[in-house]
Amino acid sequence: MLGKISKLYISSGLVEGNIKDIVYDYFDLHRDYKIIGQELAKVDKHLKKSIEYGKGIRILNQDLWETIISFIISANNNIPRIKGIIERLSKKYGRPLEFENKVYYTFPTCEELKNATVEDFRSLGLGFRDKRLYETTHMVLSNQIDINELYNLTTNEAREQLLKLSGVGPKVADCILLFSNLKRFDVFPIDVWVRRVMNDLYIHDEEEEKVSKKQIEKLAKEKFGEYEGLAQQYLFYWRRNGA
DNA sequence: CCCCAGGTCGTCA
DNA sequence: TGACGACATGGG
Repeated sequence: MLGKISKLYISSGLVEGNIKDIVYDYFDLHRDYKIIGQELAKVDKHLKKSIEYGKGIRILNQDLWETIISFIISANNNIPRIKGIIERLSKKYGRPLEFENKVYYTFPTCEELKNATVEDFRSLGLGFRDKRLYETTHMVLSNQIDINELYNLTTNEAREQLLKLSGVGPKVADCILLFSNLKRFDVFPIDVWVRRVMNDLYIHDEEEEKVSKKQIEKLAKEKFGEYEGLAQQYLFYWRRNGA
């Protein structure tokens, strides 16, 4: 509930740059979620309720490469296992950092993954995602796709590029666009929870699984407009963790 | 032993 | 385009 906090104390190890700037950027503290929330709340009572429930939510400015890999790993997977895989990946290929007598590991860069084989990834428990991770790593290393160029593209152009990466389909691409520091709010990632809440609230189809993605996307764009991505987060969080 | 998990990929109408 | 099974792994 960051929204309630008026003072935030941060204890940090060695960082490059101004720690306050870094924290402000990472937690997206420059953006006024209150104002945006007030606008979104006007859409209808459902969204209003979900916004109240999710008070304090921030969409983090996460590193683009880390977000790409993390969401490739997320495919058909569960959160505890995703966490475990990322931890093992970082411990094996990342850089150790000591802070208050504890050792942490940075998320590996694509250069740090250069010599890892498909089998190496398999042994970390990636399952069938091993090949996807390997291929995407080398597509980026070989500059087949310049992920730093994505910042200069429109949302649809950036999505088109992301879809070329192995293991990146429509859902993962939209998650990358929204949850990385690409920070595009004009996307609406659809998973089972989002499909569920959208059907419950607006579509009321007997067979929820049959509701097309296209229909949900169109509806979201019409209702929530340029901040549909934020609306998605409130609705997702509310349906997943709330009533 | 079965089912599922923050989907994607390849294949076949 | 759209539908459908396969794909590793671990927990319930």
